[in-house]
Amino acid sequence: MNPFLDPELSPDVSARTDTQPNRLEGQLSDPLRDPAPMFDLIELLFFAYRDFVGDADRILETYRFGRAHHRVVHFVTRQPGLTIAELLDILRITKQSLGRVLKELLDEGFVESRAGVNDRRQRHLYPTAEGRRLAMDLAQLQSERFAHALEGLPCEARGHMIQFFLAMIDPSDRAHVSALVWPEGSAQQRPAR
Amino acid sequence: MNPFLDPELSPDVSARTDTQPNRLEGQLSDPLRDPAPMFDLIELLFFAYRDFVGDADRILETYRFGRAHHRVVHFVTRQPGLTIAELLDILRITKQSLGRVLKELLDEGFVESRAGVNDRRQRHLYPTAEGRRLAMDLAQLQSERFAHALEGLPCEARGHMIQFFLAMIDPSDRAHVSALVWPEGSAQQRPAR
DNA sequence: TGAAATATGTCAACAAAGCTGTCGTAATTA
DNA sequence: TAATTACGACAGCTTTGTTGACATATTTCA
Repeated sequence: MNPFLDPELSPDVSARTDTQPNRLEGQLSDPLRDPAPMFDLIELLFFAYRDFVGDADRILETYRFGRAHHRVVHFVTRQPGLTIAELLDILRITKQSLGRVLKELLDEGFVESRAGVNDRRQRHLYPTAEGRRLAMDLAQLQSERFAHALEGLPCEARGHMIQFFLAMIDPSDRAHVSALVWPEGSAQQRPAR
Repeated sequence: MNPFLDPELSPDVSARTDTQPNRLEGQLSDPLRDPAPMFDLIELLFFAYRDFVGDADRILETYRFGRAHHRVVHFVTRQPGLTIAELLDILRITKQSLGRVLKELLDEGFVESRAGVNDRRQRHLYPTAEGRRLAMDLAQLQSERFAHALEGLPCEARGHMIQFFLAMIDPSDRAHVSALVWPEGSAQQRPAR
């Protein structure tokens, strides 16, 4: 129990100098084939993403909504008329999980559901005026954070970000995500190539 | 109930053409002071982060650990000897939440806790060999995703990413995060300026 | 036309990981 | 000596994910 009784592990109790996690000594590793992890990017992405979603969280709280509600109202606003199945495909959650938050958004008048005309089993989802306003407010807030972050960077950096994030996404999903982010006829700048 | 009975909301049921969420008509907005939200970055960051953590999730599953365990073993590996209070400050969760996952990591031999020598109330946390190996494996995996994503970009892009993520973090936390990411004496390249 | 497949909705139970509130104990500080 | 601090633990609650089972309406196919 007493950790002092175990001589096996690093004895430098006071050592906050041992702060760069050296590769396990005695464990050979070729630094060319197995380069040092990018701790900087890993940690910065963690903290950046936390503050990025934190922006939205504060507003959502006033509606008694959570992040799950945000995602739904966001994608419904971005793609008005999308079906339950399409939304499930985007969010990659079960219909039971979606059903819970969607019910609340429907009940509180942020989203509307209509039976399809072609296939009347389907439900097409639309934002209400209030739902669209909420989604846009949240997107605006998050965009401001992006804008501030881009300010100090050269103008080509934004394109680099887009390319970088796209390349971070699993290759099998890239086409799906691209189609969602840059819908047909969108005037938005797609990444070059 | 029947959505067709409500004539108030947009009637274009079949309209998947209405895919760019126009600003609410009749609601004036100055596009200079209130520019269009950066949907592209918002959504790409969402999907990129999902796949980024998804890498780790698959490995963690085999240990029956979750993301919370990952964070703890990561920061303990990065900063061996950090105290409970310091870890709580990094993670911004309650000690009860931390206590749960930390207990499991201690019980299963991924982290070690030792009373401080200066202040014996404190507990200093250290990774065991196994804990360090897990943390490094996970960091390696996530770094590979970063490396692939950076491949197609000019070499200055990596510095841009670092600057960008740092600027995304709340200003009040930037110093804390910087100190954590680039500890004293770290040879890592800090962002210029 | 009748059977099978599909799109959605719903109930119940469970898990991970947050949270609040409370209390106890040891160690330090004033 | 008294107050404060650092940590540990118990109890109960919330959000958001999960499985599994089953119902209902609609469409498709043989």
